[in-house]
Parts: sequence; C-alpha cells; structure tokens
Amino acid sequence: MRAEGVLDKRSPIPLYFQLKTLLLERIQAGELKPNDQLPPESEIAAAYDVSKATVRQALGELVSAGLVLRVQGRGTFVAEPRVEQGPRELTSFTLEMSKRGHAASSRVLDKSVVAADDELAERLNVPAASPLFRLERLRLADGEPMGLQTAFVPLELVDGILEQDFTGKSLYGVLQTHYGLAPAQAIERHFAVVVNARQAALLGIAAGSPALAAERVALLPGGRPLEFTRSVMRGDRYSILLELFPNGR
Amino acid sequence: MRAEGVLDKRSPIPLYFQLKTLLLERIQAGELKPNDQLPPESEIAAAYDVSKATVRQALGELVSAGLVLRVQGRGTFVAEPRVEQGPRELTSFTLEMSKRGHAASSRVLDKSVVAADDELAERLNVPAASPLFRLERLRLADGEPMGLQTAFVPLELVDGILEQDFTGKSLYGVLQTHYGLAPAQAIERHFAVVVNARQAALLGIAAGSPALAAERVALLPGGRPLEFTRSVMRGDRYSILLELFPNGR
DNA sequence: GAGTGGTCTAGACCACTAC
DNA sequence: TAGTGGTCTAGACCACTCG
Repeated sequence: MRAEGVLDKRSPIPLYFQLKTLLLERIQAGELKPNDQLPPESEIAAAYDVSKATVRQALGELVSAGLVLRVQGRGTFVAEPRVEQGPRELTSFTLEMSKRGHAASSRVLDKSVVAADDELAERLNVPAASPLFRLERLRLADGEPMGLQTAFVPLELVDGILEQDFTGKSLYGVLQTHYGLAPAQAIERHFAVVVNARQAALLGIAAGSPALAAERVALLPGGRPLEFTRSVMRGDRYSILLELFPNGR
Repeated sequence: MRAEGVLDKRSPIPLYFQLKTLLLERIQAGELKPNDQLPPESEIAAAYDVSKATVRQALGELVSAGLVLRVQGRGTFVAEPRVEQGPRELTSFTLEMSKRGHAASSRVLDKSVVAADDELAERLNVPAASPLFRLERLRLADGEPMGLQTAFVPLELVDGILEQDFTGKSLYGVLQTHYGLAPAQAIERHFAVVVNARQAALLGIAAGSPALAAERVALLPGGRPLEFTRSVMRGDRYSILLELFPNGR
C-alpha cells in the first residue's frame, strides 16, 4: 500500500487517529468504494511505518462507526452505507421534517400559563400547582396536518415567553436563543392510540383512526426537566425508524 | 485487587472476554455500585496475570456498552445505570420480556413454507416466489396475549427448520444454535394501526383497538437479510421507550 | 510528584478462510 | 498451504489529574 498521506509522528494527534482520518477521507471521497477490500493490516502497518496494534486501533474505530467490516480470515472491507445513522437524534419536528424534505409549519392553537396538575408536576419535577407555560400546536408538513403537540415548560425558566411568536419558530429555537436553554437528553415513550373527535377534526382524519402518541421529557445538562411534551401523530403518515444492534452496540 | 474469579488461560474463550464477563457480573450483581472506582488497569492486570493491553480491551468493551466510564488521570468508574437500554438493542421478545420481569411464552399459530410475494422478496432480497419459512406466533407475557408476530426466513438459509419445535424456544435461539446464524443489525419501523377482527380475537381485545405495528428486517454480518418480521402489539400494554441525544450523542 | 489512563512498539502464536 | 484477522505479551513513554 502506497502511503497516500503521511503520518506525522511528532504531532500531538495520536497516530491511530491520523490513520483513521486518512482512511475515512478516502472512503468518504469515494476513492474506496463499498465492498472494496482494504490492504492487510500488516501491509498498512508497513506502509505507514506503525505497529499492527496501531492499525488495529484505527480500523477498530472505523468498524465501530460502521464504515468498515472485518471478516476473520478474509480481510477488511468498506461497508455498504448504512440506512440510518446510529442512535436517534434529539431534534425538533421542524428539523426532522426538513431533513426528510418536507416543509414544516405549525399553527398555534393555545399559548397560555396553567397550573401544574399532579402528573405534570411529577414529570417536570416542580411543586404541584406551579405555573407552567403551555403551548399547543398543530404541526403540518407541506401544509397537511401531521399531528398535535402540547408542550409544557416551567414558567420560572422562561419568564416572559408568552410574548413570543411561535408561528415560524420552533420551541427549541426560542428556548435556545432567548433563554440559553438547550436539552442535553430526552426520554420519549411512544405508544398507539385512536384519536378522539377533536383530534380527528384538527388532523382531518376520521375519529377512531390510529395514531402514534408520544410523551417526551427533555432534560437540561444538570438533569433538571426543561420540557414535557405530549404529541399525537397521524398513524397513516408518521412512523419511527430504528436501527438496532445486538447487545447495545 | 483480589482475583474473585480466575481466568482460564487454556480456554478457547479469549482472556479479555472472560475478564469482561467477570467485571460485568460484578457490576450487575451490585457488587460494584455506580460511581465506584475500579482498580487501576495495572492492578487488574497483575491480579489476573494478564497484560495491560488485555485489561484495556476488556474495559474498552464495557465502555462501549456504557457500563463503565474512563477518565484520564483519575481512573475508571462504574457508570450510572442508563435510563433504559430501550429498543435500541436487538433482542428477542423472550429476552425483552424476561428482562422486564415477565414470563414470556408463545403459541405457534402457523409453521409453513410459503412463496415470497413481491414485498417479501424485496425485503429479504431474494427472487420472487422463493420459498420462505413462515412462523406466526401469538406472544404472551405472564400468560396474557401481548401481540402477534409473523416471521419470514429464506428457506435456503434454514434447511429442515420445519422440524423444529418453537413452543419453548425463540426463533433467534434456533437460528443461532442450529444454523449458526445471528443478526448483526436490524432495521425496524414502528407505526400505529387498529386491529382487525382476527387480531382482536387472538389478542382478547376489541376490534378497532389501537396497536403498535412493526416491520423489522434483521441482517447478517455481511448485510444479507436473515429475517423479516411483521408484528402487532397491543396498544394498551406495549410501548417503546427511547433515549435521545442532541446531534446523535 | 505520584498515580492514573492513553498511546505505541515489536514481536508471538492462534483461528479462520480460501485455494 | 498461504494469507488473513484475532489475541496476547512485556515492556516503554506520554498526558492528564490531584494533593
């Protein structure tokens, strides 16, 4: 193997990392195509003048990233591109839709301050009857109703938020830009329901139609709940795609 | 560090794997609690009489699994339990239920060979009309119906599988032990449906009740489809829990 | 400065795949 | 049988954290 790039042994960047980056670039540039066989580890080691262990560490990270496939006794191969990237991302409806090529919009149905009932207080870890900002929106993709979302945020975190206009903006965007609040993690539960008359009317489907419901708690970096959202998405237009691996990797 | 268990150097099981398993068991048994510091790598290496590289490989896999946390200059620590491993893990219904503390069982409704229709042929990447093994089961938790699953496997991969008894066994178990086939990845789509009369009767719920449907393709290490499964799980008893992170972690 | 994990070497032998 | 990746050793030195 000709050493296309050369590793800098005096660099503070680890050799395995430099090597991994080089290989990554060659794969992403299409120079190494899916199912192409890489040179043997021993050959790579010789070409770049590093030990086999270093080559293995670089390749190991590419394997973890799903870009490369090792087959004992045969060799190392460039993997077929994956259907979807690993763990599910925490994004907004707006972002998610635009990534799928749809124009996302929303209609604000309610913007108010309510007192936390017992369930909301528990979910958001605030005292019962605490004031919460409530935002209910009809979410649309390409102008067609996709689902209903109702978000609750402890009012003390977002003083004055009632003045905000949410027509063109995402809730996460406003939390970020006006209050410097961004979730570090979210826990989301999905389950199946049938829509009631009000939901059916708003979504333009028949009452009793199936829908995917979700409850989500988004947490701040310290672990404090930032937001609790209930949503009901049309069963005929919305689905969840998951990529699974054995043993959590 | 006292060597609680001892590694068998003559075993065909790699030393790093034995060591990883030992540590895993001590964590899962609660002997090592969250935030406990593990002994230094050098000490573990000495205690079990292996090299530091072997210890690092064992610990590295525990880090990947999220069970352990390495902090440079400080040490290695037992991680806080994750909120949920969620369905990001590829497991069988049997395993999943037993992990949640339920007794899983199943009733085989159909075991046959069918010809692939166009959709099945595409999903399993086999020629149209190829013979497929078809297994339809009613899945129960603690004796109560939870859902229906129909799996399809290309017959050429599992010659003679019709003779197998699936009453007490998982499909994945049989594929593994009798054919040496284990999925490396799966892609699963979930959506909401309402059950039809047959499904309702089998599940013991009213027709028109909501249910969580899923379609899953499990892939072999090389990327060849091993299995396609359609399932319908009771909406009142089944939900999906997801842990989300910004920007894919 | 002492102790930790992070990187790296130069070898060795084994297990598996292909011909 | 030859070639591949898989495991393992016994060292070495570095980078980082903490008292």
